[in-house]
Amino acid sequence: MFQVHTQALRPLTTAHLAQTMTLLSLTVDELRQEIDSELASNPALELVEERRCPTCHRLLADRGVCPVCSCPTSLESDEPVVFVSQRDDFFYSKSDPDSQGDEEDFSTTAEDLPTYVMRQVATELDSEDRHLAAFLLTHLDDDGLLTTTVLEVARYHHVMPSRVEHVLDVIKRAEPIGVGSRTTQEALLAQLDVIAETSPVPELARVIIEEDMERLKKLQYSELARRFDTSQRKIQEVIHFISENLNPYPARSHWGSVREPTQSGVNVYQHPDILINYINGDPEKPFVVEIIMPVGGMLRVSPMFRKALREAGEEKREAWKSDLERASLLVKCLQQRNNTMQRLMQQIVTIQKDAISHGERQLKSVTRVEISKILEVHESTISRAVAGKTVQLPNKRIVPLSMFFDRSLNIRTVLCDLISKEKKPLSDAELAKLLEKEGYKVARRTVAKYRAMEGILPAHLRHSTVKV
DNA sequence: CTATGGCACGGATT
DNA sequence: AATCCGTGCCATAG
Repeated sequence: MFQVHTQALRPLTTAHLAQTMTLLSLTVDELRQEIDSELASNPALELVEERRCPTCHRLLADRGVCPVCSCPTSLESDEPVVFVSQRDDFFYSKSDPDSQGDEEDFSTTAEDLPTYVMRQVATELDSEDRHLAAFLLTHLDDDGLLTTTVLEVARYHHVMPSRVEHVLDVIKRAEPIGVGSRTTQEALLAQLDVIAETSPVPELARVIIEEDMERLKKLQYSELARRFDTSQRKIQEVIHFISENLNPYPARSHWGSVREPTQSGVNVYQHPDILINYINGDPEKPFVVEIIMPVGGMLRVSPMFRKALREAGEEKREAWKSDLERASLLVKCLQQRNNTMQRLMQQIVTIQKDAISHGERQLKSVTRVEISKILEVHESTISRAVAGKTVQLPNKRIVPLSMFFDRSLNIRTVLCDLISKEKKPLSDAELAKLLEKEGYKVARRTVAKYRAMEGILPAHLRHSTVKV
């Protein structure tokens, strides 16, 4: 368990320091790769059984309380809850940028998932089946999994269960592939089927998913290798394939990814590193902040390995010892990372709570340096922690973590607002004045730059009739 | 003369 | 140490 201590863990060696910094700057996706490869290659590191909340599947803390759903007694505090969550979505997959059709719809107008899917399947179904589809689609959870059963739907609508099955099959083949599956296993199989139609898939992939989800989830390479009578190497390949191409929670490849326009203009899809929600979804309650650890269990140095090392012969001792040190270093550094992230988020949530619940307009202007002072860490630590990370807000939008430090984004939104509401074209200087009234101090010159960034023409070329 | 875009400097970020 | 971003100053277009 990545227990977080209030006191920062002290880096002991330079190696420790270096690795801590590296891990800190990794995103979930990268982190998972890192842990994966270490887990596969280092026998001293192990992933052990963990307890989860039966309803939300989040990892339970030591005391056995779930900070999110099932334990209202632990939620009395007014303070935001910030914790590290080890979700078993180890196979967080990157969604394929090519498969996303119209890009505009995604970031701007958030069409909801049921509508999005419905539009795709409507043509394939007759009117009565469309009814069923609509009903099914309203019974999806955030992850795109079905929350009801086929039988129930069939009974409710007085139709044959096989008919519901049929509709469900159509839905599962729609984007995001696998929506409407009842289990993560089903979702994976649906995706596998669709992929198999166009490109080759490892034969073992299907078998493993069908036969041993349990071990798959836990990344038990060696056990899987034994059971399916093959090499660990092979298993690793298959699991890599699965994690790259499949996604147990279909809706997340859709909603759980973000287009991050990079400097080069290339859009990168990413999973959120951090989730922010209200406790029980109630906006009156404080936030629950989850820092995602992309493994479904607790990483630790294997006690068995330790024991084996003590009894090991001379010749193996050296090699094993280095394994053990690597493993222990990784675990320590992960703790450090989580600790830093947790404290950082605590601050961000406290400072930016208005912005998080009421929109970006309310963003406070904070610099990384200020936070670093509060947390008593070096400013570059904060930079690393923030770099490249993304956050999912309560309204399901996904934004870069750096947004909370961006001095210009909020001003830019206001600027666009002002211009779109303007009666007659306003000059840059006038806009600057208006912005100042709103509480944003900006130079006239800067207004011009923002305008250019947003692709808005200069005042004299702008007529109230035409826009953008 | 006013409104803008270009270039370069300095502080903040990485 | 290298880079990005907001600003100030200045030349240019209307």
